[in-house]
Amino acid sequence: MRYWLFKSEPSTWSWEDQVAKGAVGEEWNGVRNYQARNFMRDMAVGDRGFFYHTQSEKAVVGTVEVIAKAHPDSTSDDDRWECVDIKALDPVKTPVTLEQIKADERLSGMVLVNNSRLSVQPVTNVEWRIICDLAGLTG
DNA sequence: GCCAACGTTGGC
DNA sequence: GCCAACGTTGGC
Repeated sequence: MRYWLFKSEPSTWSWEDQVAKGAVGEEWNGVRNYQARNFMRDMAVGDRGFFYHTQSEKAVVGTVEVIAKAHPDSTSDDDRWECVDIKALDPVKTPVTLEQIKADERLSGMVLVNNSRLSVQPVTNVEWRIICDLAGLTG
């Protein structure tokens, strides 16, 4: 199983919106960036990810599971764009902020820190473990 | 609200 | 195939 991170503007699609979708989940549509799309193509059903809020919050707020592999994005007529479906897994006990992540030298290699504009990104097993600990999750 | 960083587009 | 212009993202 691999780990990922999904960024979303809470004013557009929030963790609460994701939770409201329940086990049915929702497609992670709207991505129009090749790198992000390619990561979604690499995802397998059962992979897990962090759900990250941008804008004012800037924190990991929950975990999600990939429930459908990459398929055409229903919000685009252009068949270049694909997306996976994800469902909410667990809310964090404590949000892990970007500030915390930047301050933790163990996390200095994270894509979140080094390429702030990439909206779908891989997370290493070690990074997953550390952030789960900070978030109060068993992981 | 600003702006740096980055990705994409299109003219050549 | 290069690169200038432009648009977007997201932290501050």
